[in-house]
Amino acid sequence: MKNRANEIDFREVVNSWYLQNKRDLPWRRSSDPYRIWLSEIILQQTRIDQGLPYYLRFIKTFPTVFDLAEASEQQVLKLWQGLGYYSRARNLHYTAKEVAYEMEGIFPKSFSELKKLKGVGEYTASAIASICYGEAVAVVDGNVYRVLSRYFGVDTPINATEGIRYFKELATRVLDLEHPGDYNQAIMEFGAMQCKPQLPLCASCGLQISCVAFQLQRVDKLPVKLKKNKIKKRYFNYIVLLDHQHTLLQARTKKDIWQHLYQFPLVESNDNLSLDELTKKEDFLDLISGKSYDIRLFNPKVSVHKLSHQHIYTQFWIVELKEPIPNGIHRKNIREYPVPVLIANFVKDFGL
DNA sequence: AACTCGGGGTT
DNA sequence: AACCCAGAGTT
Repeated sequence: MKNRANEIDFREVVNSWYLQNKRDLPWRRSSDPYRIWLSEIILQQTRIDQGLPYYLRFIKTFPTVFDLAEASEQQVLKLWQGLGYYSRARNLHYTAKEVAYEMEGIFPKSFSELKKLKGVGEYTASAIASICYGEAVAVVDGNVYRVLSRYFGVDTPINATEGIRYFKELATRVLDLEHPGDYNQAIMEFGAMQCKPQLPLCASCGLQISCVAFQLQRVDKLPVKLKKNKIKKRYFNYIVLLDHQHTLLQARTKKDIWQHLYQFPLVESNDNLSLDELTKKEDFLDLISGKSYDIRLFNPKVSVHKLSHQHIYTQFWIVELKEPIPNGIHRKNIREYPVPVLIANFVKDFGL
């Protein structure tokens, strides 16, 4: 059973810590739901340092929800390139069009209506509703899980149904009903800067005395998270077709990573391939379809692109054709296409 | 309820 | 190498 006095103490310490330590971030200078929504989508599973330049570019390119709605999906994905979790960008664009064309550019004004928007879940709906409209709904993100689990000494796993429900209730209990928007940002900022995942600043923490995890020396054990699945290895052979001025890009359409981004024609295999093995593959032969070509391996040292759940071993094969590439694109236009970082790095290194 | 979706920062 | 990040959608 939790101590009511501790909960009040917790709230006040967090609020006063925030007044002293909060960063001056651009979306904190506004309560425009478009800007708050945009910032929250960009920051899903993304550190502020990584998302901030994207936010600035999006606001500059698309000052209003109408500007974003009128853009092409490819333009939105291109601006999103490098941020990852690309379905966020597609949902962002979808919702911009919905708000612009079906809601007259006005965002919904309650948690429950906001949550109906594509790409807006529990967390994001709570954030927008509390920050923009003062609705008393608690956010629960990775920071909140960490701060609450440590301070109240809760070892229920945060990524299973029971823990998700428990921490939502706890977060709601300690929410500052007078200033929910500022308080929500305060507890997240506190988690990001003070109660950090590793090497938290307990020595200078105003909550140290009443922090259960600190008193029990369990800070480094909380929060508890159930095991992650292991990393899958994949082997990609990208076929970089070249004629005088062109190359070939293809969209990724399968339900897989990088859906709707572009790449060179891909031959995926179960292991690294030699030149002989590659040139016997059906996918490769279909692509070449009897044309004469010169081929060389761009990176004899296989590059490894590491994603959260996949390690992708990649070889780039440069294939020069004497005749024009069917459906090829001008090399100079390659920058118009949204591509994974793996491809962008190659384009840069190769000098395409 | 478990899986999937990126890329980068911190130890 | 392991863990995490202002999570959401799908199966």
